[in-house]
Amino acid sequence: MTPTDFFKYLADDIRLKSVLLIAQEGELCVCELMVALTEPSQPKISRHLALLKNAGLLVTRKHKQWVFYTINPNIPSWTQEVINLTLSKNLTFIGENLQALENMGDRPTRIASCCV
Amino acid sequence: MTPTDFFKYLADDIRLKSVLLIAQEGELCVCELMVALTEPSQPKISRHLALLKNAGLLVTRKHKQWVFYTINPNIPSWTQEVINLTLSKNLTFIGENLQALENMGDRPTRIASCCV
DNA sequence: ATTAAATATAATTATTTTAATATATATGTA
DNA sequence: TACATATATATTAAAATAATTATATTTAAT
Repeated sequence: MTPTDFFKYLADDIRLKSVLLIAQEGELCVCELMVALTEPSQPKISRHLALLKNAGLLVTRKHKQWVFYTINPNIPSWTQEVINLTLSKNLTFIGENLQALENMGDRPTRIASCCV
Repeated sequence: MTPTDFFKYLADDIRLKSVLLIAQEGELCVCELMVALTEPSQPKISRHLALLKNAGLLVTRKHKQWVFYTINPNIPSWTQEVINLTLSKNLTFIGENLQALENMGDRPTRIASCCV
């Protein structure tokens, strides 16, 4: 992945906010991102997440009926640094999204993947 | 400028390499970028630079027949940090471009803007 | 006249979205 | 258990939209 490619992946509201929200929250499923981003189109979010997963930026784990997305711990350190920097210096950018997530009812139960 | 917009500006080879080369070299003119990027189309480069200038990421100074582009010193610090980080961790990404620039003959004379 | 750079427009190419459909897991009920 | 239903996510192809490039022209300075 070239630096240009990396920035292309971040150059979209849904993708960038998904990455920042996942970085902030640790892991999120598609249904949580739908609420956080107030985006009623599920395929739209799934498609963008698939792009990020194919790029190697995100990884998934399955638990019950949900698919949880995480930042791939093996991405180049400079890309991780760019994500962390962007997150820490732009918390207002995802402020409303984090709020919507907190207000969400019926969030999926999270059980550590090791103990299911 | 939102974080998404910022990444959009970097999400193109010509724009990203121009920004990194300018950050590395201090200032560069269009004709130098044409050589560094081995891009024979001058309008193509000018158009991308105009985008970055309109976005406030670059500023220009005129000297003789040349227009020199610089990173705008007033961009948000986190964007400056992303640029510096990307540059320092991806020197090979612009290695050939820096080489082409060094090999360039007839580079424009640079006189400090203060003393012309 | 020459060199450097900018602009305008049309054509091309790439990306994103929509809408329909598919798959997989989970739940409910006879 | 078997079967239908509900929930969560993924995939696909067509349509819509946006971004990029090529070409011609223009401006400015030397």
